[in-house]
Amino acid sequence: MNRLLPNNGKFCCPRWNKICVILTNTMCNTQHSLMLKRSPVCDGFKIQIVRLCYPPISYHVESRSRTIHQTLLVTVHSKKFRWEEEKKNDRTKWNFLEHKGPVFAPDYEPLPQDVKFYYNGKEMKLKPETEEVATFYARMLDHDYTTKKIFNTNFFTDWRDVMTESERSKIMELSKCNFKEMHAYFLQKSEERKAMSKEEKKKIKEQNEEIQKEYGFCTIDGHKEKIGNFKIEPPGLFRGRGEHPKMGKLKKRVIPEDVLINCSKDSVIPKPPPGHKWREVRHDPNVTWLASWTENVQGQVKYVMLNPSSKLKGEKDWQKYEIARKLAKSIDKIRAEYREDWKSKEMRIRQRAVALYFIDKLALRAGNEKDEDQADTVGCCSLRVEHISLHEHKDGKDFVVVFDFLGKDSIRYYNEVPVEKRVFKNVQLFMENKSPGDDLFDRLNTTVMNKHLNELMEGLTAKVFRTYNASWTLQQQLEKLTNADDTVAEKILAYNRANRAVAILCNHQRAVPKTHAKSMENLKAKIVAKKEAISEAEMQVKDAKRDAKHGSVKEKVVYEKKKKMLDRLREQLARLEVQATDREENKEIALGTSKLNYLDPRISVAWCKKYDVPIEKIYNKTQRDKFRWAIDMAGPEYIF
DNA sequence: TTAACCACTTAGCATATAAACT
DNA sequence: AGTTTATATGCTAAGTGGTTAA
Repeated sequence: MNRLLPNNGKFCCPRWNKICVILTNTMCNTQHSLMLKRSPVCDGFKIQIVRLCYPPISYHVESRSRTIHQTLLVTVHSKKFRWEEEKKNDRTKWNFLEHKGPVFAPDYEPLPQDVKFYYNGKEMKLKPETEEVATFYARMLDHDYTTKKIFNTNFFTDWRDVMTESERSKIMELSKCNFKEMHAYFLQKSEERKAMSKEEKKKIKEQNEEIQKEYGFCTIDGHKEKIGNFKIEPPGLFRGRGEHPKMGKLKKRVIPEDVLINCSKDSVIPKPPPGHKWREVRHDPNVTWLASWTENVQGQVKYVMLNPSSKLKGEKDWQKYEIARKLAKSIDKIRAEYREDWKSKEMRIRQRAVALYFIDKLALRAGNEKDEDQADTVGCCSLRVEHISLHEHKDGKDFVVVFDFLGKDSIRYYNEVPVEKRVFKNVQLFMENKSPGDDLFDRLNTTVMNKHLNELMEGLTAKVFRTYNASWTLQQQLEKLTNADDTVAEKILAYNRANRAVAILCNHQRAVPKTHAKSMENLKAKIVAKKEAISEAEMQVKDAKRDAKHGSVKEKVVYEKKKKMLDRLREQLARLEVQATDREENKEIALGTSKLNYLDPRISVAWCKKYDVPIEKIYNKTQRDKFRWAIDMAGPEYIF
């Protein structure tokens, strides 16, 4: 027992139901000899060795002794896991945190002499700071942004701010500025980058890996873990989404004097770049960020945080899905309750109940209030009268509410929803005597809603409904669409369809890919070619059949062969056609967001196991890293 | 009681890389 | 082998929801 040395004597849990132990090679160093050991115990728990991780999967623990260590994954046989006991009522996120600080954007490299800027047709040399900001604009010359008035005005105002007195006195109008040479220069640069030889590309890749190795990891409670965004955002022009009033404003260069560092007191404090100082070094174990700075455009704090594969993030993700599962258990009660509230005498309660119905039925976002200086978008609680219209009858359906508004990221939400009569009448009532710009739910906001939800169930907030609905839908669809005797390819198609149903529910859209039309054309051409091949093959089969009828054995074999060929062609055609419809249906739907943020991975993993689909077909490497907690633990019992 | 602040999750787009095709 | 197309990854904006300060 005491010969197992978990993390130099200390207990450590890299994944919350797995325990990492270190075994010295003085005991054994092969899996075989491990298997010969009696069932080991670790800190009072009976443990079983699941598999040898050699090299370790995603972390390693350093040791001061000279003995070689192996890292093992083990499962605890006790029902109560150690980490649960440790976590109770504890706000601390870590006990030890050490890292190298963030990586700053490279310094500005002035343009070559022959790349010129012209104002009003005349060449003009800009001082480096002015030139740098000009290049930000020049890079975007063929982007839609530069056709927008707000973008141009904001850019020009901020640009003039960085100019010297004399530059400012000359450059008075953006329309007289000619950035074309700069633009062409950057295009050429990117072409050059693309045309680089293999060796050059490899060299650059290696350099990046060096940086990643040095700055991309931290040590948190004995484990080396990946950092999500260790590079500080470079300066540029702010690209807000939708009609953002601040689009085009200059996002300034961040320097160490802007940056807060968060780490352990007893860790090696990261060194600021030569000649600089950090704004502050603090040691706050109640937060998970490693560094932060305040961005100048919106005044928001930006953070350097851990990668989703980290224990800290994984645990949080797991908790999220656990709450969604809890909601699944009490959803009937909650639904009954809000239906009852539709009849309430209090307007406040009715509004709350109708809004909750929308959140539940349509998976709408909560809808916090927003400031004036942001794009005008809404969620459920912030819906305005102008965003919905009521139809007693529409397209053969009764009591239809039509939603038409811009949601997060200014993505349009349009949905014609038949609702229950009582809901319809309530909405009618909420709209009475209001102007289009008035709030639909004037007695409601997200705080009120979430307070109520928390009373219904501990940990319940509006966003949990989205998670619950998404995961629940995935499971329903998977059950409906999967056949056990389908091929793996067909099963994956079923999975993607289920995924798509969720993406539609959550309104996860994307711009139609630029190459969509062309790739569609190519696919159609392939289908036509395949059809021609089929008719050709049909003819041949016919001939062969005739020959085979009275022919020799050899001719019969030929006939069989031709028949098989035809079948194969038909299969290929079917596959192409499926691919075509799939691509067409998918062109403006983004599957990634729901897969990454809304679908309980344990459902997917259980489905893979049940239908014998390799996990790699569903999740790529990044996703497998993120969902490792689920891949390790999931079994059929994790169906929702 | 409200607004500001803070920390963290969720989001789509751009670009890099890998895979498929010719 | 080079080119095109698909997928993965990086980036950072924009949400949610809790806490704190006025």
